[in-house]
Amino acid sequence: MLKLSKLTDYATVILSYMVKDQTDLHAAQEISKVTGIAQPTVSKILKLLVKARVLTSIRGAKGGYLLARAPERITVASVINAMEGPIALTECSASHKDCGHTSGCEIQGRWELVNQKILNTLESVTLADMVLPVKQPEEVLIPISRLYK
Amino acid sequence: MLKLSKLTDYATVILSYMVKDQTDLHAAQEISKVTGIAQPTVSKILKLLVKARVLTSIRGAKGGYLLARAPERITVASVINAMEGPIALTECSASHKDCGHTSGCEIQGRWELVNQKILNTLESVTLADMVLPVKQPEEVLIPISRLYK
DNA sequence: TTAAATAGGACTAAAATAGTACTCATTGAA
DNA sequence: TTCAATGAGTACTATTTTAGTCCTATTTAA
Repeated sequence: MLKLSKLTDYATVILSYMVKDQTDLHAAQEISKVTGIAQPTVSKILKLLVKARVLTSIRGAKGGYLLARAPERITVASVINAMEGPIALTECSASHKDCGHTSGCEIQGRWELVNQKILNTLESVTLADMVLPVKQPEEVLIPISRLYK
Repeated sequence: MLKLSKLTDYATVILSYMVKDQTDLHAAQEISKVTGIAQPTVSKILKLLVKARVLTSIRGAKGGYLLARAPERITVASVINAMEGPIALTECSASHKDCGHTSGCEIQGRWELVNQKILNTLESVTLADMVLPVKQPEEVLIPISRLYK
């Protein structure tokens, strides 16, 4: 199904909430209450996002989390990367170590092509795009020729 | 990691072999020998591909499998779809039933946008592209601006 | 010093995936 | 007409991945 993990989905929910008041510091507990995601899970996600420098954290009492930069500069790719590791469709794309497909691996280079295209797509969409309230019509148009493929 | 399942990867290995002699009928056992993938697994994959009309099967002695159409007309999207079901990044994209993110679901519509873009990408690449022996240089170029995002 | 936070890691449970096995249906050829 | 080769369909088991929780340490404001 080529799907994102639940945690990545949660991450966007959390981030979109944080976009709304970017200047405020948000504690994990507060975010948990607002989003309805269990607090330990929220913490786990926030920690991963800090590690990937999508968020900045402030420790100690009255501490919390902040966006590390403007929403326009946080790509969907970086969020997915933070939660799930490198974006790679196949094992071979991620690393060539212990690649056992002796006879099949000729084709593997080709996944790189698809992988790169998807990566470009994910890097072209930012958090700011994700929270826009209205869809831009042109974005969802599909070339009619696709329907006959 | 946004990855494809192993079976999908195997499927492309199998299909790329079949592209090489498209007119020949290939038995599951033969394919297993050539690719090194265990025979029951090969059968499982072939059955799924037939069900999705990517392959055509001929039953009985001297039976086997054939590509259902020219490699140019078999998209990567259709292969992924055959192996993993509908391409949808989030549960919500796949179906809106039992969507529990009451407060978070405003953002969910936005995944549709990303999802559609990825779908377009996967539909623009065919099996024929996957087996091309040489990389087209322009395909792997990245706009330099990406590096500073 | 204490309370409220984050950091980091370990652990458990649940879900998805991979892989196997078994039985039935079809077909070509002896 | 029977047998052997082959695909169809389904159910099951094992493995791996993911989700979710918990515990302990560290930091900092009051």
